[in-house]
Amino acid sequence: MLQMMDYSQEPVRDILCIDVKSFFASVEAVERKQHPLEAKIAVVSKPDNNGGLVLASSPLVKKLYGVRTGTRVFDIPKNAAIEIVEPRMALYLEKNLDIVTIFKQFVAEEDLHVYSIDESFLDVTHSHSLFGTTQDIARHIQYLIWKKLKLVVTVGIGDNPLLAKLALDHQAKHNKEANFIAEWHYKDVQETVWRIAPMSDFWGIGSKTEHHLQRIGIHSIRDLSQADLSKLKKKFGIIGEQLFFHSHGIDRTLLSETFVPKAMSFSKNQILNRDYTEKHEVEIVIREMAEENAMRLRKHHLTTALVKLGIGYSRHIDEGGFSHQLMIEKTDSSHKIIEGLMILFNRHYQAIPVRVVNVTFGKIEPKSALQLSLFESHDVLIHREDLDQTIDLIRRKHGYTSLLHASSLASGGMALQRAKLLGGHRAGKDDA
DNA sequence: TCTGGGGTCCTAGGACCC
DNA sequence: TCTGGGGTCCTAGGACCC
Repeated sequence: MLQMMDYSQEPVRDILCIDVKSFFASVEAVERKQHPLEAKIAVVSKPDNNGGLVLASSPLVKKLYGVRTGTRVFDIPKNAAIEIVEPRMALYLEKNLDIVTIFKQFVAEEDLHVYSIDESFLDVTHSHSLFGTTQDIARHIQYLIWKKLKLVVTVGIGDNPLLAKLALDHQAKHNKEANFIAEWHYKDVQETVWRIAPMSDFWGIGSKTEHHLQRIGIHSIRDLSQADLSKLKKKFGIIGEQLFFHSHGIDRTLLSETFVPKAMSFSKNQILNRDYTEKHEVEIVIREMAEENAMRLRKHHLTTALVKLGIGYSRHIDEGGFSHQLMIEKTDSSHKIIEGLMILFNRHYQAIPVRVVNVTFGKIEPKSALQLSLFESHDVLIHREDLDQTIDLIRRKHGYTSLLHASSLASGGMALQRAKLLGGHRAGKDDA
C-alpha cells in the first residue's frame, strides 16, 4: 500500500523556474554570431592549465563528445572540433541583468527570485490577467529573450518552487519537442518525482547522502517517500524531514516571503598554482585575499566581525589542512582583518606544503557610524580609513593592478594574476 | 597529467551564563 | 554538594548547490 500525501493544504502557486541553456557557452556562441544550439564551444576555467575544468559546454559538445560541466581539460578529446574559450564573467553578468529586466516585465520584484547567474524563479500567480496562462507567460518570456539576446531558455512549471525546479532539471531541459517547457503538479508526483534516478540527481541529495540512504535500505525517491519519517528524522535530523517532504513534491516556501537575506559571508578560495613551502609566501597570499575581500566590504559599506582562515595542504600530505575562525571587532579595515588572520595563521601554521587557501569573512553587517576603539586614538583610525578608501578608489578607477602592495610583487604574490579574475574566472574586461 | 571559485545550511560539542 | 537544566554563542566540520 503506497503512502500518499494529502495535498489539499499545500500552497498552490504558478511558479516558473527558468534557466538559460548552457549559459556561458551560449553567450560565447552569440558573440561569435553562432546559433547557441549549433555551436561547439566549451568555456574552460583555465584553458592553459590541465587542471582547469569545463564550466559550460554547448549542447552539441555534450552530445557528441560527452564533454560536460566539470570535465577536466585533459579529458577533452584532442581532435574534436571544440572551440575552447576563456570565461568572461563580466559579460555573462551583463546578459543576466538583461534577462532579469525581461522577467520584471511580468512579475513584481517580490515575486522574482534570482537564484544564480543563469537561473531564476518567478511566481506568476498574479500575472494572469495581464499576460495570460502560465504557459503563455513561459512562451512569451522565451520569445523575448530569444529576440533580444538570441539565448534559449528552458522553463519548469510547478505548484511550488521545488516542483518547478525538478520539472526544469529532469524534463524541460531535455525536451526540445515541447519547446523546453515542462509542467509538474502535485497530482503527477508518482509519475515524475518518484522516477528521478539516480537519487543523487535529486536536488539536495549528493553522493554522500545517497550512500547513507542506501545503507538504510532506501534506493529510490519512491522508497524515500515511503520511509518512516521518524526514522529519517533520527538519522538525518532536519535534513531527513526535508528530504521526505521533497520526495512527495512538497515545498512550502513562498517566493514573496523569502526576501533574499543579505549575504552573510564573503569568501575567497584559491588553489595555488604550485605547493607553497615558504611560510612568508603563504602569508602574502592570505594578505592579498583578505584585501580583495575587504575591498568588497567597503564598496558595499559593510563590516565583518568574524574572520576564517582555511589552509589545505598539498595532495602529497596525509592531513587535509585546517580551518579556524576568530571573532574580531566589527570592522572593514584591511589592517584589522589581516591582523586577525595572521593570529590564526601563526597559531596553526606548520611547515607543510600548502596548496589551497581560503579566507572568509562572516558576521557581515551594514556599516554604522565609525567604530571607535578604546585602545586606539581617533586619529589613527580615521587615517587608516581614509587610506583604505583611497586605495579602493584608485583600484576601482584604474584596476586592481594599479596599486599593488610591494609585498605582492614578491615571488609568492598572486594578485597580479588574480586581478584579471571576476568571481574566480577571467572577467574579460579591463576593469571589471 | 592532480586540485575552480563562491556561497548556504546543518550538526555536535564546548563554554558560559542564569 | 549532588549531577540541575535551559538558553545562547562559538567553533570545526560536513554536505550540497550553481
